[in-house]
Amino acid sequence: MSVKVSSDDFTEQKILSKIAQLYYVDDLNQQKIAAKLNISRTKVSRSINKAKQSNIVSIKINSPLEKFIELESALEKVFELKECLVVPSNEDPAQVYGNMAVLLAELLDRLLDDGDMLGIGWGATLKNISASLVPLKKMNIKMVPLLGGLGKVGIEIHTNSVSSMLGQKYGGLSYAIHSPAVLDSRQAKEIMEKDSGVSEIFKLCEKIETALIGMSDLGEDSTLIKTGNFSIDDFKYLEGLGAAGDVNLIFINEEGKEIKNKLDERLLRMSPERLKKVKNVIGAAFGPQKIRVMLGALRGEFINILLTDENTAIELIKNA
Amino acid sequence: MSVKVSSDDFTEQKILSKIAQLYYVDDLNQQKIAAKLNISRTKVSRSINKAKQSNIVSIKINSPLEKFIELESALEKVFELKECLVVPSNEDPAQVYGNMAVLLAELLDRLLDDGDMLGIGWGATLKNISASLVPLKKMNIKMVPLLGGLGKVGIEIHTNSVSSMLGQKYGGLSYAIHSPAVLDSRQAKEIMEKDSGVSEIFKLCEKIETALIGMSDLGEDSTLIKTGNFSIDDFKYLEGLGAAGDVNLIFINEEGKEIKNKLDERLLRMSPERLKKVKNVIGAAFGPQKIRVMLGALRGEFINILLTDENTAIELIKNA
DNA sequence: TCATATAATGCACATAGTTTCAATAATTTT
DNA sequence: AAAATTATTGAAACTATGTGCATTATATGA
Repeated sequence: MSVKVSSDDFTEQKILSKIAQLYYVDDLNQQKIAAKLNISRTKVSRSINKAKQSNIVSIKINSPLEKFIELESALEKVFELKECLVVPSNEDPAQVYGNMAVLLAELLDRLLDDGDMLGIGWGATLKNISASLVPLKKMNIKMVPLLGGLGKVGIEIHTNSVSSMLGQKYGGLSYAIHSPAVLDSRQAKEIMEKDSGVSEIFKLCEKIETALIGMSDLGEDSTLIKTGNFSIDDFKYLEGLGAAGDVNLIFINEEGKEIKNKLDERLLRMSPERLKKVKNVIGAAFGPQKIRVMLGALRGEFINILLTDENTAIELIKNA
Repeated sequence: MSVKVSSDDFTEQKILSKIAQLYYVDDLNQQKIAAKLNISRTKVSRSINKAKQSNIVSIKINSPLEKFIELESALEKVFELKECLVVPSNEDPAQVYGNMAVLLAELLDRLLDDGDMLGIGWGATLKNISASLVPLKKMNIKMVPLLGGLGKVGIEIHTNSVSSMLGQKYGGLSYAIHSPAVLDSRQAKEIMEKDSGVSEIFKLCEKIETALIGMSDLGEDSTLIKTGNFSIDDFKYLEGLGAAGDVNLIFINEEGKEIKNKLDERLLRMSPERLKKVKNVIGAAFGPQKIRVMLGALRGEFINILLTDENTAIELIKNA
C-alpha cells in the first residue's frame, strides 16, 4: 500500500513538473500542453496552480533594485499603503534627495493629469527633493500650499517657495498663501482664515486629490526651531503630551493619534480631518530621528504613499 | 544628457521590477496593478513582457525530478518527439524497469481510452516493464501483437505473453497471433499471412493508433540469438549491410534508414510504412549497447514517444 | 522652428486562462 | 458489499491577458 502511494506521488510530481516546465520554460500555452499530453486544458490550468502552490515553480525578480522592491512590497502590506517607494541609503543626503526626486517625478507623472492640483506641505526634505526634481513631462498642474508660511525671509523652506519651484518646473500654476502658518493668537488666526486670499486657497484644498507632505520630529535641530516659529519650550510641551512630531503641522504620537494641544488654535493648516480625506497623500522622509513620527503618520493613516530610503524602510518594518 | 538617460533607465527598470513583483510575487492581476499604479492595463501587460524579456523575471522549476524533465524537454526538441520520459539510471535494471513501468502507466492512462487498441512489439525491455506495470485504472483496451511469435516455449518473451499480461492487468482483451515471426521461406510467410486468424490481427493493426515497441541491437547477447530465431551469421550479414538493430523486426541503420535485406520476405510483422502511420509509437529501451539503434529509430521517426533512462538520454543528446 | 520619422499609448477586439457546476469516479464508513 | 461521502473531471461561462490599429506624443533632422 505504501509503495503504491509513493509511486502515485512520484507520478503526480512528475506530471506537475513536466507541465510547469512546458508552460514556464518552454513557453507552450495551456491549449498546446493539453493537446501534447492528451489531457484537458482545465487540468493543465489546475496542474499549473498546484505546481505553483507546492513550490515546484519558483519565480524570482532579478534586478539590482530587487531589495528595494521587496522593502516596498513589505511596507505596502504592513501599513496598507497604496504605494511605497524606497531609494538606496547614502551618507550624502543630496544623493538620497536626488534619487527620491527621480522616483517622485515618475510617481507624479502617474498620479497627476493636466488640470489637477497638487497640495504642498512643508519641510527641508520636500524642499530638497523638489529642488532636484526633473518632471517627466510638462503638465498644467496647480500647486496649492496646505499651510501658511514658515520661516523668515531668507530661510527658504516656506511652502510658497516649494510650490513655486514645482510650478515652474512643471510649467504649471502655483498659488501662494499670504499668511504665516503660526499666528500669535487664536483671534489672529481666525482673521487670517477669513482673508479672501487665504480662504480661497483653503477652498481649493477641499478639492485636492493628491498631496505631498513632509514629516518632522521634535529634535532641537528641527527646522521649526531654526525658523523661530516654535521655541524649545513649545517642543518640550508637545513632547510632554506624547507627541513624536508633526505631519503638516498636525502633531501626532508614535501610535498615530493626533495630539491636540494649545498651539493648534493658532495654526493655519489643512485640518487632520480633511487631510485624511485626500486620495493620495505622499509622505517623504528618511533618517533615524524621523522613525517615530513616520510610524505615527503610517499608523494613523495620515499618509498612504511613502517615499523613503532603505535604512529607514528597514527600521519601519522592524517596528511595525 | 547622459545623466538624464541613466535616470530614465533607472526609472524604467524600477517600474518594470515593481510591476513584475506585484504580478508574479504578490499575485495581483494586471487590472489591479494598473489601478494601483494609475497606468493602463495594456501598459501593465506590455511591461510584464518587457520584464520577462529583459530577464528581470526568472522562473525555475524546483523538483528532484528537474534534471529528468530537462532531459525530456531537450530530447523532445532535438528529435521532434511528441513526448519523452526519462527515469533515473540504476545499476539494478529491475529498478529501471520499475520506474519505467510507473511512467508508462501514467502515459497509457493519458493516451488510451476505453475501447482503444494498443499494439505490442517485442523485446526483453517490454516484457520486464509490462511485468511491473500497475495500471492507474482498469480500461477495456485491446492488446494487439504487431508481429508473430518469437522464442521457444519456455522463453517467454514472445509478443503473445506481453499482450496477455497487459490485457489481464488492464482488465481488457488480448489478441494472440498464432504464427512465428520468422518463417522458413517466403512461401511459408505468404501462407501464414493468409491464415484467417493471422490476417484478422493484421487487419486490426491497420486501425491502431498507439503502439508500444522495443528496440534491439545486433550484439551476440541479443534475445533474437538466444531464442534461436536468428543466427550469428544472420547478424553478421545484417551488420555488413550497415544495420544497427531493429524496431519491431524492421532493421535500420544509425541514420534511421531502413536496411532492406533477404530476411525481410520471411518476417511476419507490421510493415515500416504502416508503423510510421501510427499516431503514437512508444519506444522503450536503455543501455549503451542500444544507443545506435535508438538513434536510428529516433532519426528515422519510427518512434515518436521515447521512454528511457538518464544515462541513455544523455548519450542520445550528445550524438544528436 | 517646423516638418518628418519614430515610438508610446489606449481602445476594441482576439486569444488565453480560470471557475463554476453537474456528473462521474474514488474513497470511506456502515 | 452497499451506502454515504469526498475528490476529480471536463464543458461552458466567465475573467484575464495579449495584440492590431488608429491616435497621440516624442525624438530627429532640416
